[in-house]
Amino acid sequence: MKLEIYTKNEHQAVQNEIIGKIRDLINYKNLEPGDKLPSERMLSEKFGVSRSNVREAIRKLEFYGLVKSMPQSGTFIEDIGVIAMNGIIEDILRLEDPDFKSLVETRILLELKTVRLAALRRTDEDLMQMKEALDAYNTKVLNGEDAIQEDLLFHLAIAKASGNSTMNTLMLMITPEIIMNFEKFHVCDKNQAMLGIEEHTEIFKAIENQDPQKAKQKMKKHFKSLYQYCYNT
Amino acid sequence: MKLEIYTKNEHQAVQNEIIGKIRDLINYKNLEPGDKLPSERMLSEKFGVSRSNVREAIRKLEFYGLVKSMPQSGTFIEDIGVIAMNGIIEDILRLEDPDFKSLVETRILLELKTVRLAALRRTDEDLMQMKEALDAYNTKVLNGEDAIQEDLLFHLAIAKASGNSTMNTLMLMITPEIIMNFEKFHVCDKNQAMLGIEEHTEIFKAIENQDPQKAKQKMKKHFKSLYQYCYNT
DNA sequence: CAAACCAATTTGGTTAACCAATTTTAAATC
DNA sequence: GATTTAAAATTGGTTAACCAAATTGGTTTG
Repeated sequence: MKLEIYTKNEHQAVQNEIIGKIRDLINYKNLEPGDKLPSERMLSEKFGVSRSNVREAIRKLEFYGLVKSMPQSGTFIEDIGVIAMNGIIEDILRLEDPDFKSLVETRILLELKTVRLAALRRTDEDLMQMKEALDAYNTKVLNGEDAIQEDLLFHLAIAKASGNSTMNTLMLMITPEIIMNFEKFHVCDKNQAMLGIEEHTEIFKAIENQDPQKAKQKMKKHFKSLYQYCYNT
Repeated sequence: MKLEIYTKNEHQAVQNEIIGKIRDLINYKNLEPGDKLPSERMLSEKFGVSRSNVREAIRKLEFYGLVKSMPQSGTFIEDIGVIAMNGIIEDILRLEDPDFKSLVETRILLELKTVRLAALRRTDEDLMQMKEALDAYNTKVLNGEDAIQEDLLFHLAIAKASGNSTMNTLMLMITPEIIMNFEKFHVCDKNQAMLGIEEHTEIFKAIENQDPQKAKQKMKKHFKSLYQYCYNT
């Protein structure tokens, strides 16, 4: 149960195979929402795999909200219907690993929204935490140190202030990968970092002043100079 | 390691506690990117919990891209730096469960983007699969049957055609919860479903004609009538 | 005949033992 | 003394045994 940005391992293949078999079983036995899946032991025997493999597959299905395990009771099919169940499992099995381009594309989309929501909904505590992240970034940059981490933490603080827990989760999921790629390719040197101070401050002030339009505009500008510089397009 | 939309269980609390302890350990021992975490056995003993609990906690950290387990070797800290590690773990531990409103808000944001990208990037095969989903929806509606599942599968087909694997993943993650809430509150009755046929067709044609602007406009219209109707605002 | 009770079974969760690959250590060799 | 080699210890992964809660079926009881 994961974004699976990272590894394309053997383990993964086995798990997907089991998920496919569970789907087949649901169809073959005409299991409907609310019905109970066979026990983990039975499934592991039927599929000829270990019970822990079955458990992990079920965990993944649980992550996607397709089933729900109840202790000492069983695993039950969630109320989304057979059609959707099949379609979604099909999609999950065919999902390809996110590439960096799709990550950046998604990050920009999410952040242009979270910054707007943050301007509308930020509490005083949100503001304080953002200021803290901002100061940490500035200090590092002015000391001539690398500040990619502090940079992203400022952006995460904005996501938190957006008051949208789903977007916050999604941002958390893609941020480590973003950081790793940034550090790998050595994007964003000193000049860019100095510019970042200015742009971050502009964004912060727009959020502080609860001006969603300006906040979005400044974030857009931030991304534009950032990615224009990084990929010199 | 999950969106945790569903359960707020005891299990979850234990897991978060372990994650917090691992973070403390990283800080206390000054572990840096590339360093190896103590073995699962050692951690389970040190924390006084079962090894499987430790494994699941590590899995969650692995999901968020913070560590990486290597078979017969150890679990290693990913290259994102101590600062980011602490900030992100902190955020993960404080994450609140997504509410329905934040899900819908995120869905709209994602879909207004995926529909645009789909119009730009869709292959002929994408088009075929969308047509298939569209037909399935139409058939059900014209038969007077409930078609929420087919509805969402059409939208997922668009996400797939967007060519952005990250957004596709995110859409898959939130869709089951959307379906469940829709069915629970009985949103979208017959009239709405009939209107859906027309609107879906408009969206499909815009994607077919590779007109991103129109595609987005039609999707916006679709959401507007959908949510205006459902929540009679 | 229905309701209450109880023991046997089934369940997901937990623990402990085991495995094979890897890493480390030290002995052997030149 | 440096290099090679082999054996011992360590590791995440796997398997099997065990646990307590929950379900189930039959029996008893009012």
